[in-house]
Amino acid sequence: MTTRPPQLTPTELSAYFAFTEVSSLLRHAVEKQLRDVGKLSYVQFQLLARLGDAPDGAQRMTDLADGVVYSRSGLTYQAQSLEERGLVTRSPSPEDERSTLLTLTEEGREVLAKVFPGHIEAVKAHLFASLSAEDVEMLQRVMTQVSGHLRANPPRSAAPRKRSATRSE
Amino acid sequence: MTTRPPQLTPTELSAYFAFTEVSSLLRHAVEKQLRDVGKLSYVQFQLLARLGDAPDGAQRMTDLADGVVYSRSGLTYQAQSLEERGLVTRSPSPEDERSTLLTLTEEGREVLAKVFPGHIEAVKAHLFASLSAEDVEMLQRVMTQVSGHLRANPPRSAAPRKRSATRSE
DNA sequence: TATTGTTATACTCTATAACTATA
DNA sequence: TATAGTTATAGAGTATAACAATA
Repeated sequence: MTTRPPQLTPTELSAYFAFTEVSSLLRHAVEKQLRDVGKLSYVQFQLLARLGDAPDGAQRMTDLADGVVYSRSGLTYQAQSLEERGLVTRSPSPEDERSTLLTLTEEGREVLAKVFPGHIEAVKAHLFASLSAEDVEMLQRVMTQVSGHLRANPPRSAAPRKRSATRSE
Repeated sequence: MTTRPPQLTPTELSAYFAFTEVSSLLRHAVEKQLRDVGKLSYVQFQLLARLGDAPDGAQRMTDLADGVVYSRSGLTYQAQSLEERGLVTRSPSPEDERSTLLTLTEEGREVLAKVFPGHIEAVKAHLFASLSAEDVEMLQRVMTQVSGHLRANPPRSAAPRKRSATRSE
């Protein structure tokens, strides 16, 4: 047997292209809004937003890294940057001296609050503006389905591992 | 009247979160696959793919920049990089001496071909694996609707310009 | 004068590896 | 020994502004 090339149906292809285009435009718009209004990168916004949702406005570095898919060092970098701006504080966890607790400051909350309205408007304008309530519901259902599936079955890699012909290094 | 905060319905919020999560995971997976298999960044892949679709495997810098949302200099940077790797050539346009024509080389086509199967598998695994044919159709319809709307009504910015109260600088 | 593209430059972000400290 | 986080460092990518060449 030869290498069978995987295929997408025309509908899948069309869905993929449109999906990619929308997500790219949405992302761009959101990033611009965050930078213009709050001088925040998207990642920084995500970090602040997570802290804002957390019980005491605090989370451990590791837990944040898990959520935002970052390397430890990358998170340290952002945490430093946010701390210098006074949006978060870093303190050792009382429970585990190894851990660092990132805590949202009052100023951090203000920036978050300042940025939120425009964020939502960007989402509306780029995602929901042209959709009916039924469309939104379907989108919600389908995307929730996909995200649930991804959480349950995280694809290990793009290509299912072959005979070990492709060693990663 | 006070500043009315824009809102998302619970369904919209859920749809937005799931959409963001999926697009982020998909993007990550695709980027990893492109880098592992073809040593290409996502942007570079987009550029090659566009050239691959173009009539003679060639496009003007400006047209590429328009499509990939880049600054001119950023495109120059990528074009140089791709040229050094022998995946594209740069030549002045015969029609307009100001323009530079980017042309896909044979090697560029090979890289594109080498990368494609895994790319498609990543899309299947991260977007379509858990969806029924009907789901895919709905997704296609909804996303096409959104992208069409965005093309027709490109939102100027996140927030619709107010009375000019918020000057950008 | 307007357009096309390049260069110089500076900055942000990300990742790897080596390291320290605590469990 | 394993885990949490930091540091040093290097590299990719992006944007702005000044510039040169052509239309």
